[in-house]
Amino acid sequence: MSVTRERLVEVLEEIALLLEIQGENPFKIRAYRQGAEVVSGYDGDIVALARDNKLEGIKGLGDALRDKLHELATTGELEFHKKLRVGYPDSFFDLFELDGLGPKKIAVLNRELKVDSIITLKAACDAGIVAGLPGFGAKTQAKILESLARRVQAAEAFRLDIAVQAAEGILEILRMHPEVLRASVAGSTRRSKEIVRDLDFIVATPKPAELTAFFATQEFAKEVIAQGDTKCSIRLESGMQCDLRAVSNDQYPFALFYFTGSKEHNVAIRSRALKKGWSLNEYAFTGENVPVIRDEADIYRALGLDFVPPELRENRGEIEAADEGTLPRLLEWENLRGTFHNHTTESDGKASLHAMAEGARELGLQYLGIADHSKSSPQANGLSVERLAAQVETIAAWNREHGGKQFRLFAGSEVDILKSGALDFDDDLLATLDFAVASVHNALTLEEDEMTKRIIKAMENPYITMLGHLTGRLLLRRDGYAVNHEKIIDCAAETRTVIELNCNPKRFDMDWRWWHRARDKGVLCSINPDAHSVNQLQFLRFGASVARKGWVRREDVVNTKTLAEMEAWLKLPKGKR
DNA sequence: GCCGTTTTCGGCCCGACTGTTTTCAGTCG
Repeated sequence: MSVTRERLVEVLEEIALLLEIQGENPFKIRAYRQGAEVVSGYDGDIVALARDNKLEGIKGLGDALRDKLHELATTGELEFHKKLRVGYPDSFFDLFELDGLGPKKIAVLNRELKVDSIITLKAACDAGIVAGLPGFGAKTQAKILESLARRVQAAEAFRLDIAVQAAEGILEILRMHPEVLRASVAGSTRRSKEIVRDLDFIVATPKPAELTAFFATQEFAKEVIAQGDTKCSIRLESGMQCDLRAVSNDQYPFALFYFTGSKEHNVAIRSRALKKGWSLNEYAFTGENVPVIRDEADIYRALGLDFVPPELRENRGEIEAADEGTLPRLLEWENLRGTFHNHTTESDGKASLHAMAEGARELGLQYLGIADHSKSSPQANGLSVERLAAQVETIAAWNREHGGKQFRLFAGSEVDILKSGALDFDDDLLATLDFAVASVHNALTLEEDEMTKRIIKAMENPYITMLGHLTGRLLLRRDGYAVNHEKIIDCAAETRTVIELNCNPKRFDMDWRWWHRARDKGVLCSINPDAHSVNQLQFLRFGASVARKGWVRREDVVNTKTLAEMEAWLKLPKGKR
């Protein structure tokens, strides 16, 4: 049984926590934590590299971490970690997820009261003995109890679409306040992360205390967590925490930059400022001859950098590129001219073919690809050979009646990739379609190697235009199936098979972390909403943001082609695309 | 423990808020 990337990350993070408990040098702790980040975000087969002792040159992994990762990847264990863990059960690590509890307090609880799990902590609080500990009091104990209760009822992570929806409503309210000059959402929502933990708002105002008070008393603020003169934290009905920072108009660009993050991006930018002799915090540059700053772009300019779009701020090479002037011109959502992979009532969609077509046209698209499920997905009312043939006719008739140079429907199918890698329809039928999306919907538990071969076999078919939701993940609900991304990307490049960026916010699949690599290999992307209703066509907007996060440019995305270009492109043999 | 176009040693981000304190430690972002 080989070690997974997740396990490597978990071990490094546990080491960081255990060292923290022991009061180790905070920078050593940070090194382990950053090592975990690097392993988690590395776009390549980090497990194989660790196994083969080829981690040399990866920033953030020094001699010590390289050796430890090698030991872990080859033996499945790490002596250093095992020794640290003696006396701490798995349940101990749950304690770190509680609000208001950090390593210092957990260390005290563990040392004084033998607390080593949520259950023993709850018992200690109920018995009232936590309040008597040094550094603890009645309020701390009550807060721990609240936090324990909340952990039970509310998930603390939210999908991007939920976050954006909440943020837009609140932003509108903030902008209507007469003392607000500028306002923006910051944080991971602004960076279009697929999962968001809280919302951050920045407002520029001459009266910050008035704004934090205003924020705390809004109807959406179901609970006020903290309120001061410049900062206010509240919780929404949904359980989502929202932080407001109220700053002066001069401070605004710095606050917006700082709270947009990511933390790693900020640290790197800050050290760049230090090299210029300036210190950078959330309010200003300080030092000799500091430049005048009016907006975020001025901050980057002052440091000799091109403006870095928020989506790219993950410290994955964007600062180097901004320095060299080689940041890509990213896709804009307005560049999308049409889309593929959409369902109708013929399979499991909620809207008719006609309604979907009109919805797409109203959205300003020039074409819409219909791809209902195939016959091996009876749970989704998959189409039989006959029903698909009939649908192709219906689409042709629709185009004759309603289509033209401005808009048309493309006939396709979301063809199941069967367990063997064979497709659910034979080539003769697929050849009658304008396009075909191949997706896995069953036998999700195959070993990685077998799953990869299965998908590759489907991609080798000349009639498969694109690969649907590569991992089948459902964010916050189900992990994706095991599949080797490198091999799939290489195969897509060779066979000229497009890979879908499924922009249904439940999926965002293939993950943004892989697109830069795919793009560099010449793989084309199709941004598809997997829409099951007319409204869901609007997922395209999220698709564009997440594609940007993956460094994707207009020319990397097939559905930026105009209708005429797309018609010509689809007629080309796959190998010539 | 990591890193280096000021470095192989000496740095490594720091401010706001809360609660327990009486001047500050812990947590969070």
